[in-house]
Amino acid sequence: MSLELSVDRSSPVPLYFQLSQQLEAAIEHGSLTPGSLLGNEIELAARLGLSRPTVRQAIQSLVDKGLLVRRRGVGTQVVHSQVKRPLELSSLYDDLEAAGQRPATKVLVNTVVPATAEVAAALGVAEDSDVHRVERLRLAHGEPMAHLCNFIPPGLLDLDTAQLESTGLYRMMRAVGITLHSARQTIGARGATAAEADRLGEQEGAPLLTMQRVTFDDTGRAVEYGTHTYRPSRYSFEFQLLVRS
Amino acid sequence: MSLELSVDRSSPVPLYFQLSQQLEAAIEHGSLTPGSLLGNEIELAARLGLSRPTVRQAIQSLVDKGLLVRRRGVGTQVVHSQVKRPLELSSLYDDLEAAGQRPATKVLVNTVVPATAEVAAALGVAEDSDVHRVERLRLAHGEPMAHLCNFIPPGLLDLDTAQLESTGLYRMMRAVGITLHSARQTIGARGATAAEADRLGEQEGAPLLTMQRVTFDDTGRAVEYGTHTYRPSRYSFEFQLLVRS
DNA sequence: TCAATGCATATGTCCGGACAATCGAACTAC
DNA sequence: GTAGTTCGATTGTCCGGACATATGCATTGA
Repeated sequence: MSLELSVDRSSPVPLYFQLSQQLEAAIEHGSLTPGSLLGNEIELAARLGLSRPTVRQAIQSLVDKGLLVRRRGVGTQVVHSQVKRPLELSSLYDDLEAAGQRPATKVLVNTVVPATAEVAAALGVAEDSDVHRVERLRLAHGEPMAHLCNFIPPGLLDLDTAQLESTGLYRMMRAVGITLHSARQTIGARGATAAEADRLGEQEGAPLLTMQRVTFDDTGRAVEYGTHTYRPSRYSFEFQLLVRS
Repeated sequence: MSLELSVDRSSPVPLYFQLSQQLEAAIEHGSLTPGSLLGNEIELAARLGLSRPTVRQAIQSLVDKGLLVRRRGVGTQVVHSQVKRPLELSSLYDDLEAAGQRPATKVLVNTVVPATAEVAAALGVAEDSDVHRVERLRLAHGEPMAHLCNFIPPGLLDLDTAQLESTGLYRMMRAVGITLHSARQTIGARGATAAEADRLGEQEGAPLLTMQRVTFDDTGRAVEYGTHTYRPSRYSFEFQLLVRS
């Protein structure tokens, strides 16, 4: 029952992180069954040769992830819900790939245009200033799934069409050192226009799922504004929320 | 420029929380302008008569909220993006009320039914066992906005119809000591059936925004399963995401 | 002129301890 | 038997210090 935990003090990986990873793995693997107590922090710290703050930091990170619940006077329990993964700033490309769908991308437009008022406001640039405009069709199993229209401020990225077709936009950003920080999203629905229906292989007026997103990097700079439409029969937004306590 | 910070050691409110609230207020209020450095932790601790871990805990909580960014060797900066509020486990009722829309609720169904396979799986109860079924129509300005169909395990809540019409389901749960913890959501879209169109004042086949949600309390117990449909012309999901680092 | 080095600065990690607040259960008194 | 009380267990908060590590800038060298 006492699962084997150990830390490597010679590793550059922080001790609290080593511990939290092992605990997370144990929960994932089932060694730590839902509802079971984790044992008190003091004793756990002693067993591992760590200080209590370090152990607390490890446990806290899992509490923040929603895997554990602490209760004063009781102990720390493994939450027994089917927590998959909390909502992250997800990329459609990564989502599809994780689902084993082998996503393909077709670049429809890759050009530079003057920013409309809407785009300028979203990206925080001057109206009519140059921005990149990229329009892509995302396919899975050869079927169109989504139409992605993105605007990117100039100078951030080398928007190579070949690269856009072989990977996702977020990956390209991360590859050039942009660290994504937050995004503001709006999800809605509406009927397809004739042009949209044609692109996605639906009929005019068919329900479409729409998503608009402005993404910011860690300096607070807007790095992307996107207007996406999804075929609801092929895609829906699925995620786990945690209550902020 | 040196904003006035102070802590009350006689207060039962934790010191780190007092500090984080004051910092958050200063950011909100504009005393701490976006991009500005926060000053080093050591000096801040000395100025307030606190220890560095306490100050760090306060700062960390704001970093987790996405208001601050720490950079080793540089300092802690106020993020200058229009962070409104990170995605929370939101209640439609609260959302509408916050938007000043004076929500109204009409209870269509409030009964006990045997759980279908779908409901039983979502709530983790036995198939055909009794569950509450509540169907409501949510209106704003007298116009229907959404149709809410919820299933609740028995014994959790006194589902008084009058109370359901005057407040939201989540508030009723919190009022009886249920602490919401997480939820699994799916957002999609589809065309309205004839019955749905009639209820919401739309036409058959009109695009509808759909949301399904299972909500868990802090013991991991499912406390609610809901299938909602929204009129996309009246409502869309809008939220802020943070990247988990 | 430009690149490499060194240094000050700030956060990141970790320690060991102290006391308070809360929960649950056993115990006691009525 | 039931209600109230006490007590042990456990997490919550806070302290003061130590060293590691990444960053930016000034200095130095080719």
